[in-house]
Amino acid sequence: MAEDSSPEPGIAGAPSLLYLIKQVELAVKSHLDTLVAPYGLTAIQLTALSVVGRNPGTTSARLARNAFVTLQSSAQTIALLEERGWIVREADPTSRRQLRIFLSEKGREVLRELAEPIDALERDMLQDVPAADVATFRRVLQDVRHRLGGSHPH
Amino acid sequence: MAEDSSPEPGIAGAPSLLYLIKQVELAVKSHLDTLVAPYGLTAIQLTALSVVGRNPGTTSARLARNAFVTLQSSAQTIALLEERGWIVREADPTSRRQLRIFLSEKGREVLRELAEPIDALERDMLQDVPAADVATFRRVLQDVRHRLGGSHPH
DNA sequence: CCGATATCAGTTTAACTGAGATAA
DNA sequence: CTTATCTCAGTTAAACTGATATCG
Repeated sequence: MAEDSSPEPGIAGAPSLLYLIKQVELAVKSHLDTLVAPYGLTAIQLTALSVVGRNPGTTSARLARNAFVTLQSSAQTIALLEERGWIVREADPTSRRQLRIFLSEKGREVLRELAEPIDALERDMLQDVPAADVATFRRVLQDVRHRLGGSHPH
Repeated sequence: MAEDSSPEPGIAGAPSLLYLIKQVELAVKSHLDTLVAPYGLTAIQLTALSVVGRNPGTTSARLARNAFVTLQSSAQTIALLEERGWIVREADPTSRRQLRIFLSEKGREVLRELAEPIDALERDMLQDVPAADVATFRRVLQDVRHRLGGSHPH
């Protein structure tokens, strides 16, 4: 049962997986924020940038659904990234309703520079974890994401 | 390599585990927020409440380290929970410097009421995942938390 | 004097709701 | 007419920095 394994004496371990997931995400966010702070980015903004990098021409409505947030919240984050020159938007000629999002040269460059340190963080956190367990870990994460992926804020 | 398995057509899958972790945490947060909104709580506040529930008499400085945030940020969240009657604080007679944090009756009650729905969410998200894989998943999460647990904001 | 805790004040990010314009 | 996208305006939660007081 083991309410074990805390980084802080006096804070007992989590009984639930939900809590453990949150803890790991907090730790990852903390490390990522340290990595990207010199560039004037937050961990959330970095994540948005890398999603745009893998999905050039996406829209803020799509990003909103991807991140389980409202259209307005997503639009604001995107507007900030555009204002600071990390991304560019252009109207889709065939659908003037939508604004397609792309990385700017500055955005591509920061992703190139951060690729290695981010990989290193991922390697560090999985040091000593057998490859088979890493594979299982990844598979369960994907399963869970799909299973929880059905509901979104309006 | 499979940039696969997105909940949204056009948003390709994540190459990195860091991103997958973030995605799952976003999905969990979204579901938790829906569960706790009727009580006037956020997912973050619920997490803080349950940590206090498992660690009666903890302090906000300790909670800050546990959540990888600054003392001030933690103190503000705790102050809000106290203001709204979810927790109580009392000075430790042997160390007047520290304020010990406990659940209020209202706080205990909300945790009792939410225990079942939260369990159900966890069961739902792991439906169809073999028990052995769930065990591996938990173990890797704990390993990662320990490995990343060393650095905190000041 | 030093280190840890807590607090006060101010700022920023990033979420939310609600209302409205426009295009497919 | 309906629905999806985008925007504007206002609010809140929750993070941050910096300065300060105090206890041990």
